[in-house]
This record gives sequence, C-alpha cells and structure tokens, in this order.
Amino acid sequence: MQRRLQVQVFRSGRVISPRFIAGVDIAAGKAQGMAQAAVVVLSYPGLRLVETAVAQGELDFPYIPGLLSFRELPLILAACQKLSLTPDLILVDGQGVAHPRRIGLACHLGLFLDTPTIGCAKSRLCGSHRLPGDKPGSYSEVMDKGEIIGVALRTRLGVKPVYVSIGHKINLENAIYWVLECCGGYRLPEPTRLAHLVAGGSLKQEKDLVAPEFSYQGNLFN
DNA sequence: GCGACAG
DNA sequence: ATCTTGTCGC
Repeated sequence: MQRRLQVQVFRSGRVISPRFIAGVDIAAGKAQGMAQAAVVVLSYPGLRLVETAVAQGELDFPYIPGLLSFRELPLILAACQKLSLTPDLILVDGQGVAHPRRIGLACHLGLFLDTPTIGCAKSRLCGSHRLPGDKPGSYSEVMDKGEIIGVALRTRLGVKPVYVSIGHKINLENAIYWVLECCGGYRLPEPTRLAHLVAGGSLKQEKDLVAPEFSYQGNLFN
C-alpha cells in the first residue's frame, strides 16, 4: 500500500504566507490500546493558539517501525475532521519522506488532507548523517540509498537535533524554514509541542488560551 | 543470520 | 509511546 501511495507525494512547493499552522500528535491512554489524538491550530504570525480538537479511540494496529501511519493516522484524521478552521500547513510528530519507502506519517496525512505537511521527528528512522553544528538553524543532510531524505536540524543550543523531512506539497528548504519559524524557545516547534501537551491532557484550559479574536471562524474541513 | 528501528 | 528519581542549568 505504501509503495503504491508513495508516488503521489509532492516533494515541491512553498507555503507563502500561512494564516494557520497546525500541529498533530497522539498520546497513549491509560487503558491499554486506547489513545487520544490532538490537533492544535496556531495563527501566523504570532503563533497564538486559536483552536484545538481531540479524538479518542482504540489503537488496533501495533507499533511497527515503518508502519506508524496505520497505527496513528485514523485517530489523527478523526481529530482533524473536528476542526472548524482549515490549516495552511501541518507539522507532524514523525517522519515525512525520511522513511524506508518514502512515505512516513507526515506524507500519509498530507495526502489524505491534500494539505502541505512537514515531518518533524524526535529521532531517526533510517538514513545517516553527520552531527549538525551547535548553532540553532544549522543542519546536516540525512542520506539514505544515495538520496537526501531530510535533515537533522538544530533548533536550540545544546539539545539533540530534530529530524525534518518533506511531508507533502512543500520542498525541503521551505520545510526547514517553517520549522525554524515555528520554534518558540523549545526543542520542538510550537505546533507539535502544544499538540503533545493537549493530547497528554497537560493543557487543561485550552479554551481560555485560545485568542478571543479567533473564537469562531466558521469554515468546514473539506 | 544479525542489527536497526518514527511513536 | 510511557514510567520514574535525581540532577544540571538558567
């Protein structure tokens, strides 16, 4: 299935002036097999939280490196369908084309939503690279089978780099740009960092954090 | 056959 | 991913 879908991934394109940038993540629940997916939407510029949506359900597929989409995508899509706003760009907590068959979770989500996506993982799945410089913004290309599949990007001084790769409808250079543009002092960019907190239930006052000027911008997803 | 291996 | 004590640093 992945080899068949992989050819539909667009590795070019640039996101010009997004109004809404989203981040998605999932957290395993206490009950075995259960989990909660969260999607947060931030305004740009400003990176203000303007909407959040969650979806809880069962994880029927096991965690198998390379097949993460089959485990997490259903719940993530469920959460995304609940949004009233339509994101112009989505950052995903996982790989994009930096995947054995070049179709990581970020690509899969981008194809389903027909939206630009960026893979921003916390560790490497495949490929090799040299250590990036210490300065925030410096990076090293991740190579696999003679191809540049992404970069190990330093977002902060003294912390491990994050792995950035094309998800869908955006080129690598632009993907790196937006990840850096979304960083607010932490290793992970704000979209996925906040999505992680919401999914884990650590962001209780979600509603109160939402900028009032964005209370309701009726707009159905697809 | 053995090691690697997103979350 | 989750669990969990202490520790380092601003």
